[in-house]
Amino acid sequence: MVRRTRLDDNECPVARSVDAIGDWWSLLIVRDAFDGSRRFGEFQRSLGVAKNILAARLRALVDGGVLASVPARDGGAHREYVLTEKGEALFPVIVALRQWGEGHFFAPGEERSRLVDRRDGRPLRPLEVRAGDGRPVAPADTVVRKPAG
Amino acid sequence: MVRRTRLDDNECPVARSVDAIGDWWSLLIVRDAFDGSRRFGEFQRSLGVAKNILAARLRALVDGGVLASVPARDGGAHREYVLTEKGEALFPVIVALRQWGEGHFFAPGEERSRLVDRRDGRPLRPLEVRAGDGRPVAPADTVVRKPAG
DNA sequence: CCTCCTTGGTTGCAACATGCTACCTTGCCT
DNA sequence: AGGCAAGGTAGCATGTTGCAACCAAGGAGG
Repeated sequence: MVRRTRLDDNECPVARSVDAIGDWWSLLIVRDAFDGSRRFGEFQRSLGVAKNILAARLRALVDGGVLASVPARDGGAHREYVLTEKGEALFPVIVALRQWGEGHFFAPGEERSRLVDRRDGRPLRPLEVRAGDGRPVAPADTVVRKPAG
Repeated sequence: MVRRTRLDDNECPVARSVDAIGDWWSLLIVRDAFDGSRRFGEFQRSLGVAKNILAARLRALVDGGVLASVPARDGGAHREYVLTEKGEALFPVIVALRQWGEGHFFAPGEERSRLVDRRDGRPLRPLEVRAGDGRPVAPADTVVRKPAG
């Protein structure tokens, strides 16, 4: 994505989110961060991405406040990358993408990684979009109100 | 995203979703589709994307089963693009991105488009990730189980 | 019937970003 | 000091993006 102009000052929160994340690699980096990856090498092995691309993405994510670069826990010289609060707030995005993928891109019984509750080991409940009063809403039950302009 | 090899046959549903959507434009196309856009020109005006890119993305989304190309409702000669069931299932993804953007990229009171319940005009409830038994779970409460390999 | 305008694209080309490989730097181990 | 691994940076080929120009099918107007 090159054309930031139209997205940056867009009034749509979806566009700003998309612009802030940057590209798909970044989202997979965030996914790995949720899965416990912290180090450059871990991300690189997991993603198979070129090192310069990974370095650029990590830098962008740190600049954007999604990741923070902290000293290594083990006292080593390297930096580690951990999710900030803002980055942790992407959890529903990752879960939503994961559930969509699970539902539409895997044959029944096909092997896949699973995100489960640590406590009981069971899969998570599908995300539900709800109105302010808790009623479940479908896409058709919602409407986008554009600002005054 | 060029390297499909590592993503296509990846066991991670997030990666497959990301790969299926294709790029950020595609996601904004889907967002506009949820907002009621159906025609080529509507998407183009809303996104400001080059026509060849839009044409390519629409084709890819149709090929991927996210959109369907149907005859115009008004009897016109052109085609219209509507979400399939699979495309509608992206609703939580869009809502999650929107809520993340709302929470982190807008000054309080800054003008923005809002997704509201059609019935009462109020904003939606923030998405909550829940365990199988309904308990809310934070990222740290979950763990990814990789397949046997 | 002929022309103009709108809609919905496709094609060519220049510029940019991606990805691969090789190289550099720093700290650790011996 | 020498070797090794981690964590990057630099150069270059290639693919994708984006712009602009062009094409084609209707519909409106005369």
